[in-house]
Amino acid sequence: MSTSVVRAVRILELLAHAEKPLPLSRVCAELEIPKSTAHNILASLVGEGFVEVSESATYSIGLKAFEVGAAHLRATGTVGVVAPELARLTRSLNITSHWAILEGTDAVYLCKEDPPVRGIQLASAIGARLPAVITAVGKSCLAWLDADEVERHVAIATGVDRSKALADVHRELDRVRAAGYSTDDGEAALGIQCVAAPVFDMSGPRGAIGVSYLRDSGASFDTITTQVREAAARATSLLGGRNPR
Amino acid sequence: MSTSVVRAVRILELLAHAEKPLPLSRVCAELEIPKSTAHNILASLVGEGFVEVSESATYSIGLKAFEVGAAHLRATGTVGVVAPELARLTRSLNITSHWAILEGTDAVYLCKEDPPVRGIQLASAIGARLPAVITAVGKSCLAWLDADEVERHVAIATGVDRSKALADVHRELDRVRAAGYSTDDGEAALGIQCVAAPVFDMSGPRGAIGVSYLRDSGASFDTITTQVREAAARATSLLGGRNPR
DNA sequence: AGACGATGTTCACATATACGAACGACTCTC
DNA sequence: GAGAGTCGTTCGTATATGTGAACATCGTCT
Repeated sequence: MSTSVVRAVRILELLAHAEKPLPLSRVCAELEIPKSTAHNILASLVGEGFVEVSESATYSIGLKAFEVGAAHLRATGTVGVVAPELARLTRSLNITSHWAILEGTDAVYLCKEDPPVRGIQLASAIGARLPAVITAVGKSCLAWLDADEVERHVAIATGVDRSKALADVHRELDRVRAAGYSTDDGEAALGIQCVAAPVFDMSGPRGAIGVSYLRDSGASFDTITTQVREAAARATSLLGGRNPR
Repeated sequence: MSTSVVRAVRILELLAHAEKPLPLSRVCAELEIPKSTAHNILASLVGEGFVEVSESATYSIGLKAFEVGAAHLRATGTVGVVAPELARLTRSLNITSHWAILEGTDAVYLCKEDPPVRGIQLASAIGARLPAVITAVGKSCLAWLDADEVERHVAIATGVDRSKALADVHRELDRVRAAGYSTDDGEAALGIQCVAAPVFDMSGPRGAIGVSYLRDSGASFDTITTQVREAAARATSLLGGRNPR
């Protein structure tokens, strides 16, 4: 398999997850690529606009990469029906709402709607990737998977202490299925609570809609869960899906 | 320069701009790449999650590409101050607002806020790329460039009939500078009007904030231009920038 | 049904690419 | 101010990769 292509996308991932622009040496060190090779690949990526290079020779993700990535959302028409529901939720509750899907053992955030208050940026950023088992949206996704699949997810995610964790997770996922919503009480980010409910289309689960808010955020828990469940149900219905329970 | 890397990203761009998933043959035809080579590269991209392949062997942009692309927005901290302004605009006027920057001869849409009405999806999608001279956001960007740079943009964008078009464009950009906002009356998409105003940070222009709406959309033109200009001015001020005029 | 056409996949060879080393630029330290 | 260390860049060659042709597979048409 073409190593240079793999390396190129690995470089893109590295630059994406980095907080700030990275120098060539860092890229080489992290990915164990010889200097000259990394230099060549980066030159190509810069030439195509997928990577931007500052005057001090540090590299960051370029505009073309953004354009290409955005196409993924457009491709799955789902966002067109989910986004308006997020808009309603955020306007009604005045808290951040988002839509995430399950990928591997992680929840990936695809869409976000923030209330128009400047200041606190909540953890869930678009394109962010968090372990599914510690997020409300992740739990809502996991709850509708087969038991053995859940086991696989948890095994990979938690590492050693799996037997106890697995029982806990199963018990929580049972609750999620029964209640129709999942919660995250500060597991992903301290002091931030989340509530999420699953979305389905005709071919099965399509991620989950959720909200994030600070503990003392006004709206009652009942109001929040009700509205989140309603939003997810509306999206599901518009997508031609059906909640199996 | 490493051709395989360049080809890989060209493939990503092709898949991104395609309406639906593309078969291998189409990719080869469009980019003039031999079958086996394209196959190899695509296999690598699929393996890394940057491309998804359906059971019918058609390729589309993958989730990893989305994650990477999203990082571009996070990197430029600008979005954190622009997004709340979009949220306010859309809530106040109940129309779509967006933020775009100039790239080459095009305006690229980075951020969008839709009112919570399902149905009409306006033309400006996130990651979309439109010729700068036919969009309101593009004009607001062009208006603050040097005259010769504008000339270059227009020359490339319009092709042959440049002398007359150039005079028109310069006259319009003069109006934009004087008024502090730009408009698009159905040039980019039929029946859709746009109003935009430029945003600046300490190092210069940082794109433009704009709104899109159908002609019969309620709010008065004055209200719209005023609020768009105020939003852009607030963003500029928060970014530590200054409108040169 | 059979054959044709189009498409995706595999394989061995020519070639473009990855690599190590040497070079040059820059910064920090003493 | 000199030296050493770090970093980015260049260059020539061994090697991994791109390539075309052959093979396999599916769908379509007569």
